[in-house]
Amino acid sequence: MEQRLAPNTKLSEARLCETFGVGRMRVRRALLLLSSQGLIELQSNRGAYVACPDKSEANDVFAARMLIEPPLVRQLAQSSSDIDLTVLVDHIALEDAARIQNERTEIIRLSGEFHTKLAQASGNKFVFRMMRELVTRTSLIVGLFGSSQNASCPDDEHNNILKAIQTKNAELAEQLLISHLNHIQSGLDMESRQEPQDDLAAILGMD
Amino acid sequence: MEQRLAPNTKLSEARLCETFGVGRMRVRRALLLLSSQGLIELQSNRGAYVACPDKSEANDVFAARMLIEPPLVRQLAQSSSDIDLTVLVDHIALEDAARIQNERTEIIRLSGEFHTKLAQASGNKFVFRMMRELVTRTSLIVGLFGSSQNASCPDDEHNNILKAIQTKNAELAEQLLISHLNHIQSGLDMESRQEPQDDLAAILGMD
DNA sequence: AACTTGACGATTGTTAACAATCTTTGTCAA
DNA sequence: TTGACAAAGATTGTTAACAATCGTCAAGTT
Repeated sequence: MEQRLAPNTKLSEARLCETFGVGRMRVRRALLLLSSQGLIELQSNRGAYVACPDKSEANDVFAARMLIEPPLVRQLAQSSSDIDLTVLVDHIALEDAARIQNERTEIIRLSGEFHTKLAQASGNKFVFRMMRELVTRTSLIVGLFGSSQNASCPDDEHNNILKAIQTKNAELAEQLLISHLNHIQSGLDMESRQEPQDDLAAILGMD
Repeated sequence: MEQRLAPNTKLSEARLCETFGVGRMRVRRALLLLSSQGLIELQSNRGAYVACPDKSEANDVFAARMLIEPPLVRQLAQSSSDIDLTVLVDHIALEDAARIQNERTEIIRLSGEFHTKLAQASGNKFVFRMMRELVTRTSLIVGLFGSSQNASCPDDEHNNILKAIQTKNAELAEQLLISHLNHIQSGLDMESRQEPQDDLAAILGMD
């Protein structure tokens, strides 16, 4: 979610065990769950590797988001009276703060999380879960194909979307979100690729 | 998926091990995956139970499907030229055959599978996965709240939807699907509840 | 008679040793 | 020098024994 583990990075069980101070069972359970979400790939007798989406999968993710997110935002704007949007307001404040302090991983994480919280605001558990999966997957893709500059969402677009929802302008909110997704996707360079990295350094920075 | 296991049915590890002739590891992996999809509930130190959705969750599932499936079908109808619909044609033939022979569990399974294959026809892996989860969840709900008669989708509606897609009538296809979902939902009796059952008989019928 | 407490049984959670598989390295020959 | 083959090492997959937790039943007390 923070793009600290590059695609194709190997996640060896022993390494994870000692890194997190945990038995193999816990690690294997975690790996199984991650693989069920498509975030890692479990190769038989070969180990776990961070998923490496190709061009086609990247397109599928954005196509799926284009299918779900616009109707979601539209619906959110139409029924925003009985919905608590303070979470989103606070979240944008966090995004701004992280941008000012230039905390790269934090900015990336929060950028994705905005869309997740958008889904959460719908109050629908399943919509929330689906969006969370798509957003984490998007993080992987942006980390792979994104130019280093625009690894996050453009600055004010989140805020504009939220304002459109608050003023119940459903049509505008939907349009803003569509172009927002287009901006993210068009900022990708589908030819560039990143090479696998050693996991030790990245993970050890965690604790 | 076939509504043979009633909600709240306990799935004991030992029972599953001997039933399927498999070690505990396999069983626990399966249970973990099922719980990650929300099909069963893993209670700590207490075991696994078939999920028992309440009224609110049932509404959420249908709301989520209402959000995704109509745009999906619309899109499918608009771009059906380069899409292979023979799978769906064949599938409806299977449904009819099962209906004629009055194979209850088969009818239920195929009814749900139609919607899954609809998503699969989009060629989008993520849309497919999401719909599959929603459909299996719907099976649980119909098994819980559905009257025994309309446990499956109404007879010709699937066929009508497919025809609308084939003739590229996007608007009609979307409308047909919306009312189809409404028919399923309105056929539910939100007050009725089914009691947990013993799992032995149901599972042993499998092999 | 009803409630609390304790022990027993059953079930799940964990650990560690073992087996199987793959990768790497080294040796030998062409 | 390069290729193939074989053995050793490392890593994952599985099994089985052990530990911990929970529910139940019985006994005792209020």
